[in-house]
Amino acid sequence: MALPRSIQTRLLPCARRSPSLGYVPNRAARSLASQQSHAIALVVPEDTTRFFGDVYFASIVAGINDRLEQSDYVLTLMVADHAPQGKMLRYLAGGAVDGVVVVSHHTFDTSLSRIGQMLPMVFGGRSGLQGVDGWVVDVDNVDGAVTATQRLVDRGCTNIATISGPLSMQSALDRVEGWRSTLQEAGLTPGPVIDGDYSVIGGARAARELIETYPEVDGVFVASDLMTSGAMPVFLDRGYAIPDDVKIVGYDDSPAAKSCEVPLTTVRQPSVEMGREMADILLDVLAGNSDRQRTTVLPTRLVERESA
Amino acid sequence: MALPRSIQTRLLPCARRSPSLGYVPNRAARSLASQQSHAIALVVPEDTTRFFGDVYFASIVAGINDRLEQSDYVLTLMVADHAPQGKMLRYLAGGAVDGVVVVSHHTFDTSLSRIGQMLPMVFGGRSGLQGVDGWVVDVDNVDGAVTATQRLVDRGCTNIATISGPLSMQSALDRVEGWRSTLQEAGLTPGPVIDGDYSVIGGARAARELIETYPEVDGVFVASDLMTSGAMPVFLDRGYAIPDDVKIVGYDDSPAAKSCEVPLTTVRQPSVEMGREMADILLDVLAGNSDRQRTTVLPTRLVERESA
DNA sequence: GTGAAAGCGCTAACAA
DNA sequence: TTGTTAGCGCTTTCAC
Repeated sequence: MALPRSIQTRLLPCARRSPSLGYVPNRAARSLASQQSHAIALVVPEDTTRFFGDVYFASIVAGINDRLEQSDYVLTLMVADHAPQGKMLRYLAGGAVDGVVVVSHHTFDTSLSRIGQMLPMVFGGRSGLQGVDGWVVDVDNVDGAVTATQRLVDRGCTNIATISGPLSMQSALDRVEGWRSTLQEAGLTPGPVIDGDYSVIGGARAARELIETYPEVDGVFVASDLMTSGAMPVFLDRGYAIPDDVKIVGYDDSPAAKSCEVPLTTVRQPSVEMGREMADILLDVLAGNSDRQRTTVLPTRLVERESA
Repeated sequence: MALPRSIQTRLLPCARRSPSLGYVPNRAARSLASQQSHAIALVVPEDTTRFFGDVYFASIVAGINDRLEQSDYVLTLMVADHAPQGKMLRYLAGGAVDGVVVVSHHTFDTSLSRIGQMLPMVFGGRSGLQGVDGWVVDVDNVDGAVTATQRLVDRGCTNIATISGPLSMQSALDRVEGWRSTLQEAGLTPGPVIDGDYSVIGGARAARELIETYPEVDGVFVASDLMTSGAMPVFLDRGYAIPDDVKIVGYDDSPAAKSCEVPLTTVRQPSVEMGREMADILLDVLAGNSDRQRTTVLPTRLVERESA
């Protein structure tokens, strides 16, 4: 019987040892034999426009890449329109990656729970997903919203509304909760909560609705800076001076915060650091230290500029 | 001899047939046996900031995803700081993907040439890479620049400069060439060429340098809209009225073009369509039709707004 | 140490 | 049609 196994395997063991000679091992074979792929996936259940439109994601990717550079894992980015579909789930479940980082998860999306049972999974932001014992890296959204809202209260606002993220996201719910509790604490009646979808367009739409339904508004907690980029021009157009007539506090401290018409007072969250931390946890877990702390909460802080 | 092969393989052929029951084939094994991975990579040799900052990439990804949705290939995004390094090259060369799409390639980067000899490769924009017979989807950058520059000439500008992309990119060189040839054709002396690095910051810096060295400028072809976002405020700050004192034509027709202080006259290039076309070619080649036309050139057209 | 061989879970070719 | 089996190119174990 002639050459039962690959010629390369049998005859060129020296070439295999010498990567300098240009030998590259076959990934599928290596992966099949060793049961690991040395790749991790970042899954973002958002459409491309949202993914590219929000610098939050850029920071997360930068942080993950930064940490991964010192490892021999590669990062594959998977942008899934809302819930990952069959093809992508099979990709993840089929062993193409050793672990998964999920950001921007919507509570109604349960498609990832099966994956979470097969692979280590780290969430950026609490997921509200049941039955998956993954890891979570988050900021204290409630606390951040309290800080933001307290600033408005301290500045003398009494008619305080909020433009929130989509209520299918835990972070959005938490920020609304922080806003509401601060107002109750202060003895103020909460104004409207309007969903601005964490987007520029949504922020503008929400601002318009807010002015229609609650013209006496004198303070707004806008739950992301991107929404502020949409909302602020609307207030200015309608003749509200900022911060004189209405005060605004944002969330993220993204580049948009500095380049607004009125520089934005906002809650800074350490996005790059979050990415780095998520990658760090995943790498650690993949190396066998599955006793990593389940939840990591990073601090936020108020960045004071002119809008409030 | 007991159970020589996988129990699953031998005993559960029915389960394997029934994906509805939750069976997911092992990707490494399938890939090893069939010699294909059913994945393609989009390689972007840029840092994360650039990748996320330029909507051009968002459009490309959207186009590719759009086309891939009707296939059973998945897209993995690889953002490589400038030249892809060892880890990523081994990933690509090791058979993790069946084909590669490259955008934003710099002429000095030869790291991909070996990959291009192993896998089908489609470039977004001419690469200037030797020895790789890949496919190219491009717009006619020279022609686009001619259109833009001709607009400035027609509007009566006589001191016409250009803010270019990095001259390590073929698209930047082509646009400079189109600009220069139009001016020569018109009997005008070309003004300075200043590299604005295809970025907002770079555009602002270039505008400052331009005003220093060539204050008589009355027309600028800015080779990307992103650079215009940086350049336009500088002109306005320095007291140049647009379009009265200086006329500006951009390139891309990105969202930035509409939201500039002065709505931007710009050369529209069909980025989403380019992504779709690149994916289409790659899929076609992977299906065995390697006789696809090597170069596809998509049309540009001038979008007239107020800046020129 | 160095070398042979088993087997990872599939696909594809072939036999029944 | 259906069932069997030889690889795919690695890693790992085990014998030398």
